[in-house]
Amino acid sequence: MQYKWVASRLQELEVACRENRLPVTAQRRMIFEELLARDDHPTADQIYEAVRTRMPQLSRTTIYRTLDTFVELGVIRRVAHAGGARYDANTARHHHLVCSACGKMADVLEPSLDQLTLRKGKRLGFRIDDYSVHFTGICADCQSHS
Amino acid sequence: MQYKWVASRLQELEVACRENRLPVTAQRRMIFEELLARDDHPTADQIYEAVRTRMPQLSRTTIYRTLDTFVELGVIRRVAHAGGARYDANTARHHHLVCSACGKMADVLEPSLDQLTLRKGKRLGFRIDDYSVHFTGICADCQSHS
DNA sequence: GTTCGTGCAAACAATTTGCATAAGT
DNA sequence: ACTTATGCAAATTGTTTGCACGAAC
Repeated sequence: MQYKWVASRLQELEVACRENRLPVTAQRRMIFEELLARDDHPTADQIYEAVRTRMPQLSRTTIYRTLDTFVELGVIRRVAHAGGARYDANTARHHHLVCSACGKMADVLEPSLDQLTLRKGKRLGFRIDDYSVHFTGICADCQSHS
Repeated sequence: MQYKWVASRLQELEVACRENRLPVTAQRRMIFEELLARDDHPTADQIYEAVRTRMPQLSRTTIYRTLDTFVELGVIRRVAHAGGARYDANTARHHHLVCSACGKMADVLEPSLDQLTLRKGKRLGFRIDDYSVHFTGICADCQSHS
């Protein structure tokens, strides 16, 4: 089940690459798999450290370029975070909890938040593509360690 | 009216400084005024460029340290943005429109979004302090320049 | 007078770029 | 074969730190 989901997401990547005439390289596959395997919204560097163990010659440069490419292709998202860019393989609408002490970020699935709308008069001419609710607070770990 | 508001916010800064035994310096006042005067959620560097015209000897270091201090004091907020930290003098609950092309950020005042709640079961042990809705899309300028 | 802030220069970290080589189609 | 990606090193940008001097309380 998780297995099938990973396979289908990988296929999604291959299709997106082929449609844009981009080669499906080992690095791309590996970076994408790493992102699929985790839900902690890693930084570019965290992905680098993780993937490097399996592919030691891999360079940081490739991580940065590949993540940009994936965002362009729409197969992952770059998510705004006070401490720098984070990446998320979950492209469906969802929301986030962010710990203001340690920066930890967790997903929130809350369907009641998935249909919010902004009145036209408030849009300032923006063409809105998506939205997400950022809850900020202190995570369980940081509450106990204080 | 705007004038009164600026005055009262400046007073808020002075009170916060005194309560924490921090001197109210000319730089602090000037950086705070600059932030009060704009609603475009500038980066540290944008504030530096703006304030520097009136106070040429001011250093970047001071900007960074002062902004950190203000966030600590709770008189401004650091807001998450894909392209790095942004600062906002508006500490009341409000929401944002973000242009994914140019990074522009604008405030959204939409009272209907100010009372959202997250069910306890979804909170993962976080103590939630606040939240804000991030709408992402393409701003009017970027739509026309394409 | 004492404490804390500020400016400078240097350190550091994160991200980007140019170019030769390697891999995917 | 052709095109695009990759790795390396260097450049660039954003941010932090140590220290001597100056300003606010």
